Amino acid sequence: MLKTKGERTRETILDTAAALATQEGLAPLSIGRLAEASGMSKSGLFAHFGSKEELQLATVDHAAAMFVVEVISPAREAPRGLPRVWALCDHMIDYAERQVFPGGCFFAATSFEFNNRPGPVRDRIAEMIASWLSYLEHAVEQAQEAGEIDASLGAREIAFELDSFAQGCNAKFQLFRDARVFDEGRRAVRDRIESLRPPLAA
Amino acid sequence: MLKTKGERTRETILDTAAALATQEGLAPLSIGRLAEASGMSKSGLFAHFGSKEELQLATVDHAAAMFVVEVISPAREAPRGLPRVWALCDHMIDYAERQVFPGGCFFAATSFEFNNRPGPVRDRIAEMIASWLSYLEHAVEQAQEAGEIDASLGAREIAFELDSFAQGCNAKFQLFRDARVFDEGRRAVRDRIESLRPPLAA
DNA sequence: CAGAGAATAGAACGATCGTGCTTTTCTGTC
DNA sequence: GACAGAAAAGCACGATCGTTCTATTCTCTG
Repeated sequence: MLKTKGERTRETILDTAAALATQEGLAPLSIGRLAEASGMSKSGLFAHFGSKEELQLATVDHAAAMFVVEVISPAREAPRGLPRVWALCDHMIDYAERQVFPGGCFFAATSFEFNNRPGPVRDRIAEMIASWLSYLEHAVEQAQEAGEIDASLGAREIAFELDSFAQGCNAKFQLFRDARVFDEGRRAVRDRIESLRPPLAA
Repeated sequence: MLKTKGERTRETILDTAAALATQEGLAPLSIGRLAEASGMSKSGLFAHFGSKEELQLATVDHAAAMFVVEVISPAREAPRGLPRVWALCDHMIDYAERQVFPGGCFFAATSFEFNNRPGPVRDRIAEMIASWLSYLEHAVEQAQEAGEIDASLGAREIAFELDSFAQGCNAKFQLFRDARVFDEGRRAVRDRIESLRPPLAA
């Protein structure tokens, strides 16, 4: 549990900020709007961060921590190799489907927003996504080393494909609100993993 | 060629607007900012559209027309069936790689922005993406009917996978600026199409 | 080349933006 | 339970937002 009152309200603010950012955007999310949604005054809220950019950075960090809790950590409980690769993708899709953030994956939404806006916020978002991709790639490598996935195709390429499916169904759901896309995504991931099983050299 | 002066400047404005929208966003793109980038006065530019929403709608339509010219039309020259499926995906990736819009695919960028903002702008964007997906799906169907692609998997699912690869490399490039992702995307598309060839039942 | 109408510019509006400064209210410690 | 410091609110600022109204400049036709 959190010590001081300040830390507690800060956490509440960041919860609201991360949720609102996926719906209305992180950049256009104004201090006034966030204060209203948090039931605080503009200046009271502002004092917690000192600047809008600091608020954005804190929001990204908060969302990253949530992503770890919702996707990375649970997948770490699956055994190394193919099961963990599957678990990572499956939890990623679950996280989009359960709408942990009301506007879908936080990093999918904000990365498009900050793509072309150089600065620390963009860097922080890119860093987080890079670490997700490299973690997925690492899991694929382990599966290849265990002989569960064909090693003729690079782990990076495989991670790209699997992530594309997860991103694809998140994006498609946000646009068309048809929940079938999540199973479509899971099927695509499963089929692709299955097709990468090495020939049974008994 | 365009008749009146008004139509010509309007076109120039929309070119600038579509380009800026992929970099700075369509929603936060202000009239003043766009006027400055177009070398016009705020009110002079504004008079062409009457409201910001009309400007946004016109920008979406303009970008849609460009997408047709850059992606759909050239692919229509490929013969029906598998070659056209490939051409659609390849031109889509090309269009991202050539940076027809400086911030990558216009519809990838704006769809995330307007995902959760109900209104005519969101609807227009969703409509355009839906028509792209259905065109791609239709091309897959034709390839299936010609016996060039296995018909055991739905055309909708196949179109989803192929589009995900194209979207995936656009997004990854915008974030990391590593041009290798485009070939990665093309390889993923090609591999997937290849894997869908029906068993040679001679 | 004149005159009508389109195209653009200028100035101003109320609202909201991010941010500073000052004041009030609340929290946790002795 | 008083008191110091943290937390929150109030208020004001210059800037920019979308939009309106009016005035000026340009374009094309007769």
